[in-house]
Amino acid sequence: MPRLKAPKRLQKRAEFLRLASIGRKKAVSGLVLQAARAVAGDELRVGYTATKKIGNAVARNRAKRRLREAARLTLAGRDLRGVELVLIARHETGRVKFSSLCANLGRAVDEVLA
RNA sequence: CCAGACGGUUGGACGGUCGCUGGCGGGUUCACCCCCGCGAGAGGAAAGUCCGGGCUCCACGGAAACACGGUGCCGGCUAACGGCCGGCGGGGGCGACCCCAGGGACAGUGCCACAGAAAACAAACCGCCUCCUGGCUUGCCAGAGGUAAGGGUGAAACGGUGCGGUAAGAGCGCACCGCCUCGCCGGUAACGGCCGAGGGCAUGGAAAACCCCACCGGGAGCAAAACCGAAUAGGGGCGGCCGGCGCCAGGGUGCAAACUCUGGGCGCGAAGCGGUUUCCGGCUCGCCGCCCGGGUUGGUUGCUUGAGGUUCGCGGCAACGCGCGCCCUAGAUGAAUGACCGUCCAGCGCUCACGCGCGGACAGAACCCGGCUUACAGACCGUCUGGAUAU
RNA sequence: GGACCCGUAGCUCAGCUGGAUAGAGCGUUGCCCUCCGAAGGCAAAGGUCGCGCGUUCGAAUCGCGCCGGGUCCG
Repeated sequence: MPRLKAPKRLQKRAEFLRLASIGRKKAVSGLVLQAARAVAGDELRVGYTATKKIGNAVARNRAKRRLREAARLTLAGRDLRGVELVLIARHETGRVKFSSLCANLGRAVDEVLA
């Protein structure tokens, strides 16, 4: 397995709100993707969100971990400098097969940034 | 072997690849960043936030009373508790064992629907009775009384059974049982015993109605709090009241004495101080009212070694305590503890079987402890009870 | 992390304090009225009082423990 570092994180509430208002949006099975150009910097930065609708704390944490791992394995091979992404967990995020989660993420990223 | 009771342990195992968080060491660097290596990284409930503490701030420390809230058989354990242990009393079970907010109802107030005569000071509806009076149809009516055995109502009706007794009855008397008071004995106590004495019996329920008694309790909470950075910054304005007394300091007028100004300092006084009041001590400070305006993005500390865990020994029925030795066991902050693969172990389904497929219970630390409560697929161990079988 | 509030008919709420009938409005259904409908009138159905345990003769109401929903605090 190739060595892939995890991408930088979005951590400020204001950054999440900016992506929610101006970002391009795509919903696939397992996640919802929001994307926009960063205001500054040329690094790829990714944020993860799981609301209380997903379930209890165990289910929310599990969904965010799978999204993070899928992003690490899927996004490394693409040219995504200066892009900010937000991945929102859905009900099925913790249950779908990990390979299809990765495939759906890659499809959504290609479609949104096309 | 079957059924059951109680207590405890555990909460999938091993390996590989790639990641995340923080620690240590090394490389590089002015310092970060970055790279390499090493070892660490969720729970018995981390949960609910129902109690008790530590810690921090409110500068609140002590005493009393009141108010409010909580606890409530007895003894012990504990830092403390509404927790735990051991007893007592009551209830359930054949039993092992389980359950109980379990102080006080002659301190007081209120309540007990409907039914019933009557629901708590007692009283008498249907009845029963006639030593009394009157009437007559000679066994009934009326009056006057006696009575509470029987009927009926109710969740509950002012001791129970039997004998005597009586007009009928009644603890009216007696025996047994129950109850109350006093004394004695056992026990630290709750309580128990029984003997002894006395009382013929007055004392219904409910305090998870108010209440009384005893004991306990200041409030807020790590989003506490401190520091760094940023910001003019923690202030500014107006009005009213007092601007009191003494001393000191500074300024003004004056040759001087003296007068005057300054919320400048000290003491007295006055005011304020966490539910209220009073007292003691202490602390703060011109008092009161109105108005204006600003800010907390961030970083560090708090932050993990503590009423800590554990082997052995001793004391104790136990909870627990003491002593010696050993161990260090998460510190994140849009918040790490993961993803995938392989082998095995439980489990479920199909199958005669081999085997195949599915697939890990409840659930995620957030300052830290002690408890309680709630959720939980299962697996294992120990003690005991009832029954069956065999010897 | 902390502080608090509310669960009663399909919906919105009374009743709880102080225990003994579970009610009101809207809605639903049926009938009347009308040529038909609306409005109106009459009637009916519909509630494990969020769940469990307890106190009591008796619990929507009182006590305790849970479950669900919601609000506030930088």
